[in-house]
Amino acid sequence: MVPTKVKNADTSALIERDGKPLGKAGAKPRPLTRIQREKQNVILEAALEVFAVHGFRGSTIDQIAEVAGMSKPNLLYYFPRKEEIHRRLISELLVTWLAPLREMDAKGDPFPEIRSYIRRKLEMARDYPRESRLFANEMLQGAPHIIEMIEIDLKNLVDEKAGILLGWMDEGKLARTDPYHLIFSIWATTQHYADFDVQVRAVLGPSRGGEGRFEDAARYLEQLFLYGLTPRAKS
Amino acid sequence: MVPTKVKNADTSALIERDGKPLGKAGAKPRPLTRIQREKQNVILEAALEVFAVHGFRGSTIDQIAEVAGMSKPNLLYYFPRKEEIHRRLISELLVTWLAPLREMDAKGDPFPEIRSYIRRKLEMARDYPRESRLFANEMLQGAPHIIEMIEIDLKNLVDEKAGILLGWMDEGKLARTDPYHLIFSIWATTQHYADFDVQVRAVLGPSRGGEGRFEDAARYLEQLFLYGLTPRAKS
DNA sequence: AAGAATTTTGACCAGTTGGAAAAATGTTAG
DNA sequence: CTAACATTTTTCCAACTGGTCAAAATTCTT
Repeated sequence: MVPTKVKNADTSALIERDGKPLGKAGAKPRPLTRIQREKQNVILEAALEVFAVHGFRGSTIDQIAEVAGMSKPNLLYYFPRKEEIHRRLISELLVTWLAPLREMDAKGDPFPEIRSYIRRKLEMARDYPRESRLFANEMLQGAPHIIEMIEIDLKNLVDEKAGILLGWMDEGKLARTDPYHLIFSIWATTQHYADFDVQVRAVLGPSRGGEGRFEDAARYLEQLFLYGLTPRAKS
Repeated sequence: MVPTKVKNADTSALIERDGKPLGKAGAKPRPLTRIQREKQNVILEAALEVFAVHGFRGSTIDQIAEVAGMSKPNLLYYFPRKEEIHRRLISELLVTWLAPLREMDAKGDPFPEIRSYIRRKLEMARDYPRESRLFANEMLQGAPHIIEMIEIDLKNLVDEKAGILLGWMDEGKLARTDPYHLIFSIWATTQHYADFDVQVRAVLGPSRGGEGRFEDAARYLEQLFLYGLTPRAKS
């Protein structure tokens, strides 16, 4: 039978050409079939698993295909190149990743806001460790795939939130300090529990390294950010 | 000319067999030549550069050889397998990496001790970012090569230092809190400046992302760990 | 300067990797 | 049911990978 060169699938190639999204200009994008949607998700899920551990270069299509439970050529039918899978994961990631910070609200009071920001970030480290590691891997490599997004979207967001923090400081509701490094320290301390999970578990040992470690971390961080380590009079 | 099967070089194979060090039992280990010492260092340096960015699997011998300025077979003459290079880097790393924590002294006072521990860690992030990233890469992958060292040596060290911190808390010189998570938070906040350097620079922008960022970080962290973010009366 | 040892090179190899092509099999709208 | 399309499998390939080997070049040692 004549090959009938696939016309659907490879949706990423339809939605974006040359790496740039093209609105609805492309020839009738024809909606995704049920199977396409399902399989793409299976693949992205598997790829997240693999990329998070081995990074882009260290991961192979075969590995991803195996985790996804399909053959390599079959996988390549949905995502014609390895980079495409990675790109998709990374761009979806950034949106999710910044969501907690977006929620920080100037109209609230600093401590409840900061406190719940830390909680949310810690929950993400607990519930989405693979995403955290994927992000960390990308950073370690110098963020080759998302450097512009970091320099523009992320920077703008942080600038905005730093402004809010400064406002609170001006009102005397928050200690005067560097708002950027403040945000960094929240990122660092929370993501640590996802990225360095092995180390955390190993050091805490079997007795304290179980599920409770996130609650312990939340309690500790809350105190750290509120009062630091200076001893206070007993209440 | 008859090949005269290399007798020297491949020192790692002489010093350790089957991955385990064997004292001086091996047949006369014959001291390293000048060239051997030099080239091995060049290779380790190059490998650090490459492994730190791409992880073990994502790095190739060719890449390392190129950075080291030699041919692949030549490199393999000094380190007969890729794993050998990595092993050497990782085991040297752990010693260096734990040194700052080792210095924390029970006989000192908590704040000077913690303060200078933070300083030292921050200096390491600044001066040895590749080591930090190599370590981070290893952690992200679940520490396959150093898990026992983490579970034993690192755990013991942290247990000991957590004991010191608890002692200070008992004396009322330090806020009562979780000493393990306290140590984690110092690791996280300081290593962040090496591992997420791209992000830090991008967010701070050209004006504040220069060399001064480590000084700013040091000042911020000092305040965070001392007082937290609660505003204090002006002095 | 000669001989022995060490270091470097170039050619090569088997296994892996990302990916192409085509054929075979499913699915579904009319 | 069947044509048109969607999906999957099989086969294949060129480039890359970690690593070998013998010869050539260089560096000691005496």
